[in-house]
Amino acid sequence: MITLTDRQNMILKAIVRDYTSSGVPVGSKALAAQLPMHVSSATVRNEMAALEELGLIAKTHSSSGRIPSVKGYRYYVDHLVQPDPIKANDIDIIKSSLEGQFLKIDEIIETSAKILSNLTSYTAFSLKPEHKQSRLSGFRLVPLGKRQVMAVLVTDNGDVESQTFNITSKITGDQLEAVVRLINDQLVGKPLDEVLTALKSDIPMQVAHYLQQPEGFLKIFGDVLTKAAQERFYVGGRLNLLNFSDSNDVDELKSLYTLMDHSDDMADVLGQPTDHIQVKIGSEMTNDILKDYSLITATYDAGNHGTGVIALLGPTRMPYSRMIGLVGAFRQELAQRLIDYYRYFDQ
Amino acid sequence: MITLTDRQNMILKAIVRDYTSSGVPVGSKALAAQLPMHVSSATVRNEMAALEELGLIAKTHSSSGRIPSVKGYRYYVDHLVQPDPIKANDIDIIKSSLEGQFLKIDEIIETSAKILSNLTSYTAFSLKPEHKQSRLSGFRLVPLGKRQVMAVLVTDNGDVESQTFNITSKITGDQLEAVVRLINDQLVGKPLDEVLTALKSDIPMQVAHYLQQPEGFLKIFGDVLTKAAQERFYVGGRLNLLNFSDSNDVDELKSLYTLMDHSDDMADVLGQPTDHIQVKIGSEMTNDILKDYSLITATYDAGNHGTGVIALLGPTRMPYSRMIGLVGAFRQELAQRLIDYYRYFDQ
DNA sequence: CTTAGCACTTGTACTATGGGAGTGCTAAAA
DNA sequence: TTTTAGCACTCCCATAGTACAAGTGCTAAG
Repeated sequence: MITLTDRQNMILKAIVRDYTSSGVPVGSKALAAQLPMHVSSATVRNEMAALEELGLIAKTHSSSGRIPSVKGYRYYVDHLVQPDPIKANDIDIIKSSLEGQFLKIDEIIETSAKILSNLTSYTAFSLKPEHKQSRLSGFRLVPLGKRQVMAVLVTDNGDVESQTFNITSKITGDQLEAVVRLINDQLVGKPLDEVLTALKSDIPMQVAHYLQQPEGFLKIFGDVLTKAAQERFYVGGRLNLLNFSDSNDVDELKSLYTLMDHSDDMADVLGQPTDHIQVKIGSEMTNDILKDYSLITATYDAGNHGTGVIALLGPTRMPYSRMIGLVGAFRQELAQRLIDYYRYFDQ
Repeated sequence: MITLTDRQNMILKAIVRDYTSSGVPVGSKALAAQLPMHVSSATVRNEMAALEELGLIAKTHSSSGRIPSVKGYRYYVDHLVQPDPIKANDIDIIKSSLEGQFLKIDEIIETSAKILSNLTSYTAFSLKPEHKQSRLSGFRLVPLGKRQVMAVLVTDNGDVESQTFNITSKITGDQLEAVVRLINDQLVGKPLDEVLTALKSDIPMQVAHYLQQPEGFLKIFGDVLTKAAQERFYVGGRLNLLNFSDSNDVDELKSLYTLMDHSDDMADVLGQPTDHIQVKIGSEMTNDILKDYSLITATYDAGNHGTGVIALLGPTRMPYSRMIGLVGAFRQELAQRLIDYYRYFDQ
């Protein structure tokens, strides 16, 4: 456990603030000038040497100013940062963007990611509120004319997944109905992952009683099921990555985008945030690709409809006070909005 | 109409080939060495001066080698290029990627864009075969438990669009059924754009007979309808743009990506290709953003199921002979695959 | 413990400098 | 008339050198 003197705290804080806003290593002279008490640059230099010794700041070359290290950011975020109060203007934007009469909760969550990315010029993620584990609450096949059928799967928290497919003429409506009844009798009420394992073991045999070639149907059912089982998240401002990845390394950018498209990996990155607001800095994240980025995650509470997550991905060198303030305000607005939403639709 | 001597043709061809493969302006000496007949560099210089006079090639600075101009590429593509015969390896990749047992035609079209982008390291587009104008062939509302309803719209060429929404408790099943019947009675068989205009004029009044607050329903119906009316195209290898846009201009990249996400603008760019294979070079395209890019579009024939489009977007400086060869081979493979597909499902 | 002073280090911006690649032009050769 | 050798000239580019600004660590005095 690191403990610093008051003056050291002030210096570290000033370094982080300066560097995150200017991007240039900060030197002792500039630092001395902006500190509230009167100290000489030499004194500041001594303190800086101490902070460097502790691993909180670092030099880019032997005679450069200092930049915060990951450890330094960590200490700053844990002990020093005061979230900026949100600008009245920003709160207006949030409120007005959320207030439209959305018909689906997914739309609210999706626009959330967009607003957040617009306000910050970073990349934002949003996950809708979710009970731990959703269960299958219904499956049906809707015939759509000659040979087309739509498979629709509903879960107990209202998620709907669907997919259309063509059937060969050999299959009759009766057969399909029998299969649907089978699925519903056996699997409704079960958690989705159990359904998935059932689909790999005994279900195929049973389906084979009714269909000669069950593979096609089983593939569709499996597809829809995995789609529903996946945690769906929305991404806003993907293109903003181009702004703040100062490296011109194309490959790095590519792997970042690929990462964002893999919901499994991304769920991994977001983790399961327990706190209200959580900050992960650079190498603290498991994924190596993100070593120059920081992630602010926050949960938001949707009453008895569970807890969702919003997240913000930006450069390690980000103005944490502003961003934390913004995310904090946003999660409250969103929670409020969802309560309204559910009040309306729960009747 | 420009006419060149044989030797000038050879020189222009060599310049394009050299420059597209190396990216470096080509000089008279290197050129003289590789021409089949014996000429001195001085002669080549004279010829180059003539080609420059005609606007077919240009210098990057007063004493540099030459690069082809847009006009030069145009001439090359129109008169000189010989499509490369496709590599046996590539044709294997195409065949095997297309041969899986797809259940929906969209999957074939989507993978097409992927294969094409993989083979070329460029960005590829694919549009599915389409009759000029699709018509509404059915609309229905499928109840999914308590308050959720799924709106499903089917067109006469088999496209399906759906969307779920929540209804307030005030609406009864009977009311919904009446609305569905209304829609089907009045609008089935009409082209989608007529349906859209109807939706803006007399339909709302009629729907109001059955629902107190028709706005929600009308929005959903409109959404699903516009989704169906839009030409859907697939994009493969979006990230490849990062490779070959040598400019580090982030804004340019952003507008490119934004362009690709707007299906209207993109349909504009793709145009309505009439030829089998068509090449648009740099500033020949209407859209200014694409001035450093070239687009190869090709139609593919799906028998009596209409004609689709595939396209390839790469840098102006691309190896046209290889790309044209590849696109040509691909469109044939795809057409063949679709004939198989339809034979199977049309029964 | 703080500070002034100073020698030292490093990045950056600017300025030669020379070589290489390529051109256009001229005059002679084919 | 066409081709070619020769040559002066232009421009890019990589390299080295220089000066300067910003900043550091250390020492010795306050």
